[in-house]
Amino acid sequence: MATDSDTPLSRRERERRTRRQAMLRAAESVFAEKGYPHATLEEIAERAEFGKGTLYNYFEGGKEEIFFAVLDTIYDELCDLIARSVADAANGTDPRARYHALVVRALAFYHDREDLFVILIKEAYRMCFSHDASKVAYFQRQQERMVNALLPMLQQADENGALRDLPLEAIAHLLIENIDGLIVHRAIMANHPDRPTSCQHQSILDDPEKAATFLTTMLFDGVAAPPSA
Amino acid sequence: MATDSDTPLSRRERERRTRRQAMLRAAESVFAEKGYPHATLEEIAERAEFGKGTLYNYFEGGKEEIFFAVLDTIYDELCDLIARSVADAANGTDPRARYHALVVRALAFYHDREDLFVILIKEAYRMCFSHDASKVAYFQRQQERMVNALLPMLQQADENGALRDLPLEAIAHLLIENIDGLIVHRAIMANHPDRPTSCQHQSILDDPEKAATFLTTMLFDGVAAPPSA
DNA sequence: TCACCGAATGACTGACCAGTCACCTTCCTT
DNA sequence: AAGGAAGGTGACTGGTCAGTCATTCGGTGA
Repeated sequence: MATDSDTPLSRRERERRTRRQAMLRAAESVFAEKGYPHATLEEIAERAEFGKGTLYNYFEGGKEEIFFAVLDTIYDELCDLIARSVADAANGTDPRARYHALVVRALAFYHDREDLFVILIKEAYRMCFSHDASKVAYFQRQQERMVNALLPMLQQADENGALRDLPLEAIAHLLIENIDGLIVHRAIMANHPDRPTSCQHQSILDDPEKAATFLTTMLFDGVAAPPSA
Repeated sequence: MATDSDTPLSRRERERRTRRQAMLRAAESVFAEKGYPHATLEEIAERAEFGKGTLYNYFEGGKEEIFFAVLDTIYDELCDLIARSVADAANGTDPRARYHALVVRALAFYHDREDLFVILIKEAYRMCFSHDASKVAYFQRQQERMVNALLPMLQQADENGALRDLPLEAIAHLLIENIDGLIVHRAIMANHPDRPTSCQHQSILDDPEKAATFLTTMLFDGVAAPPSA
């Protein structure tokens, strides 16, 4: 990570990384389309414009190593997204504004790079119920990273007395999970716009701003009617 | 459905149904353990104590038809669970109490029949991003059934002015999704109890009553601190 | 008792694919 | 320019598994 620019890389090494990146991008699109089990190395190689054997020069561990390398980039981007939204001074210290910004960015990210999210949603839940302990541990570690990226904001809010007295990790999990949930919900509805749905519901799904406001209100203030109104 | 007891079934027919049920039960356990892609008909047949060919006498569509038949039973049970919790007079008309009861029942159901939930979680999300429109539609239909099972309670609460003015379908989705989320969260933590976690957080996860109370508070009253306290 | 038929069976087929490796190409060094 | 190293390649292998079908089994009615 930190060694990226320590020493100027040789052309060899630069080319090697470029090729590796190309392979990862190809893998990304194939995994997203087919899901892990139906993705074939043949197709990944073809899209990356390499022979299948070449993949093994870059990823000794074969299909699985490629897959986890793709997952790593996804989680890196997500953690970065969370950290940036939370740290953005424009949102002040109001946890609602910060969460709202996070949701909007997450939806934009989904819009730009649908592939990545789809891989996560298709594979992550499967992995966390896998019987292979190392896979479960990987997933757990990545979840923890995301929660930790969100925690500073919650801690600050908590110190300001803005939060109910509940475990912060649990709140962080809930806030993150619900973003996934929202994206899934939007995706399902987008695929089949012909179902009967109230206009209000539809507009919440269509407009990222409204969706973010909806989720922020739901989670921070609850679905119960406010006492005064 | 309604014809189950219209005419007394012949012994032939009764036996046929019993065998079909046995096959579905076997399939359930194999799908839960291996996930759809790694489950083999060989193993399903073996656990059901039939030959592989026999499966095709009961499910012409092969593996996929068996899988959807299993999914059907899962969704039937879940809808039933929701409807029963919501209708239970013991919970009065307070939506919090009703939702709390639903969460407790869902956790108990998960405890009893972990297999079924695991199949759902492993496969349903994958399906809803599948490129096969009929699969997406199936998933959407089942989600809709669950939402509809929950809606009466929300409508009643809404008429009593107990709910914020938000689309009821969206609220229903949120309430249901968060039960899944809670179960996943518990499952992850249960697998690896050696991670650093606050005691408070741990006890929420371990005790179904506390977990249900936590989720009910979070979703109905929000994570923000109440104004007076 | 026998002939019949619906049901059960599992060896077999064809398709698929991860991973290997012997060969080829490209480019650097001397 | 020759020699060699580094890297690329895709035909091939071994294994897996869904789905088929010719055969066998067992219960039933004559």
